Amino acid sequence: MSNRNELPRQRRGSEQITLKQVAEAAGVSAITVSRALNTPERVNDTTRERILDAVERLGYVPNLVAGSLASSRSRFIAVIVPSLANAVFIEVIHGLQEAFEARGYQILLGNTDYDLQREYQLVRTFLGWSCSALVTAGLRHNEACLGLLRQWDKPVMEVMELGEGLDLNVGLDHQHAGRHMATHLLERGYRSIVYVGACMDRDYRAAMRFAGHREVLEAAGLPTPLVELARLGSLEAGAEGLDRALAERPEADAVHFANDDLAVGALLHAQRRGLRVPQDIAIAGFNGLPLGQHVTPRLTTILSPRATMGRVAAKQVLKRLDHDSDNALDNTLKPPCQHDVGFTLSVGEST
Amino acid sequence: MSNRNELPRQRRGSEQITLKQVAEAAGVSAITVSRALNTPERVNDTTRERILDAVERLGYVPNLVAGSLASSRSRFIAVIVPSLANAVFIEVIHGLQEAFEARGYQILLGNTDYDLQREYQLVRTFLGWSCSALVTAGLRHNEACLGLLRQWDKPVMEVMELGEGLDLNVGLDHQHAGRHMATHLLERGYRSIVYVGACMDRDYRAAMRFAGHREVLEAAGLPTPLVELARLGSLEAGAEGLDRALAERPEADAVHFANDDLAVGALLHAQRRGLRVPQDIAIAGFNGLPLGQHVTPRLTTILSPRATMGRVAAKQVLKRLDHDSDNALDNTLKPPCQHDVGFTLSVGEST
DNA sequence: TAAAACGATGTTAGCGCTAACATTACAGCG
DNA sequence: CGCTGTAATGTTAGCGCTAACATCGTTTTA
Repeated sequence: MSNRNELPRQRRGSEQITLKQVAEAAGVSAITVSRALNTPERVNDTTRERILDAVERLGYVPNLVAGSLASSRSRFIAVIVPSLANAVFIEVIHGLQEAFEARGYQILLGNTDYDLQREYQLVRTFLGWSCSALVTAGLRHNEACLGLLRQWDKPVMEVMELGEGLDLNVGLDHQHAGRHMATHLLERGYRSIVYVGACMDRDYRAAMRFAGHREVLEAAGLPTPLVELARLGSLEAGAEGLDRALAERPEADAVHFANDDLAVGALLHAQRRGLRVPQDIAIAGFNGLPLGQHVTPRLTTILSPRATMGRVAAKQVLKRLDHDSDNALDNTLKPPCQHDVGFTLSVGEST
Repeated sequence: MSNRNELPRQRRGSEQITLKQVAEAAGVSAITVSRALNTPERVNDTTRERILDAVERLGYVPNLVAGSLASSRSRFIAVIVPSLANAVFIEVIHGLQEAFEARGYQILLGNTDYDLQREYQLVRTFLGWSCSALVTAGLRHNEACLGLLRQWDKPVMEVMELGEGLDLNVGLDHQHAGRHMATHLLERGYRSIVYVGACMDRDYRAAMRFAGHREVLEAAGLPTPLVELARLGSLEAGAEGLDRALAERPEADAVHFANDDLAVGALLHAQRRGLRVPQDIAIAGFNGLPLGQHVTPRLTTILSPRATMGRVAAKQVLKRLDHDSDNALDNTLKPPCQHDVGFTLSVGEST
């Protein structure tokens, strides 16, 4: 026998102050309170004051989960990066965070550890949170992930590298950067140049830079020796990279590192080994971390505008979001848009 | 006249696959699908397979917002830090993120920019998301924020520093660290020691280290000159700090910097200025950033176990969460618990 | 062997909020 | 003076999920 017509079932009492209680306290209906908080301009000034007063008095904290369910949108921006150990991504996150938080969006941060399957999992979770947009590092995703993102109707931003993306794209051309640095090294007169990368199967942007580097050297009829390290960029790894490069190519006169962490590690290590930079060996990096600009000799590197990349990406996403909410039902084309933030060669004394 | 008995109102069709559709496809009720996904062990193996199959086929992505509303808990962990520009917080976040993501929790990241009012806002927002726990840097909060956190019934973890906290606390004793380094400098024979900090009104942990430093020098009957920089830690600021310290105290034989960024910036700058470290001027830092261990001379600093701090904090929080879900209604004491992660003096050649 | 326990699944009623539509009051206007 | 417009507020019905309780067949226990 069921217990119908008895007292209602009890749910775990969440004893939280709700909109309804605020509404009662202010002598209005719930929806008016909702409006007073979300679209204040649509509520009479004196009513709004009364409501805000009640909010304050009762210590009301809006339940954003309920709000999101009802409106089927949260103010979340999903941000997916391949690593938190790398300063580059941190700076991009920083740029994003600044711009999004200023507009009242929350960052939902995910770290794939350079694993595309993990990226897929994160995307699934984030879509489940009705994010307003998703920002992810890179243009490579697995099929499952692409499937999810393609059928999703909110902005998707791919940052870091430039190319054919799903939707929005802000980044730089890594192959070009590789070519640029290789050209610089040739111009400086170096002829035996080793490239040192780390985990380039996963850090494929480093591999793209190597491709550019190789292009230039091959065009000049030079060999393109490559040293690949088993651990990701760090000062320690850079020291190891230098040792291995010189062991495998004793005649090397320059080493082109995949990033500044490696390059600075190598530079400091060279000094400990008593090698003169650049007379005995020239060293070049990529990224333009502040660190590289403070060692002696100053590191020759390529400056990537990381925080700018984050800010620009955020701006583009916000523009799209604003536009979308203006003409809500417009299903017109949203042309994939690409933005090249470029890079700058910074010549130090290390080459 | 109302339009009762007409067709139901239309809501913006979210056209998303829902639990219900999966349930129909699998020939079970919605709750069984819910259980198959959330507590698989409570569903018969063959039923579960049928359900997972339907999930796959339909490309169902669970609506986590709805789930959270119904269960009044999300799998969010709110993490609040005062800065993203500082590697220290990044490493703590990294430690937290590793441990929490492994257990299926999502990090919700907030940055206060050292502003307690901003912290209050973030806490409000995060509580609105029914976070499972909140991790914040430091023990200082404003009254409004304390009020919210005190009446909140989920774990609150305060990291970075040690002391009387709200609930859980993992960190180290900064004043002690300051004393420790000052003692080291005295033992080394330095007698004119300048402390250089940055924005110490906001970075009050640096101020606590200074307090410890001062304690020791005063006990030794020495003056305690202080240089305070207007911008937060960076290599550039460190260079400026050294210049100012030497300008104001030409007789200085050692400079104790509030952190490694400053100290390394100063060290590299000293070399550019032709000063010998430590003969002309000794330099000490705090934090043990990898960078400091790779310059020549190696920086004397205090190693703080940052990633460990994150991991330990996460572990404690997870323990509490597991415990709470076991005996749900137990309102027994949850004693504020304190965990000292300690620190290590790392003596380089810079002192 | 009846009673209690258990395992698997279903039914019902919300969680707290907001979209969509309804109502009211009053202004502007020919 | 009726018409249309608009500003302010209210009513209703979910959003998609899960907690609490119910049901039922199968075991286990006293």
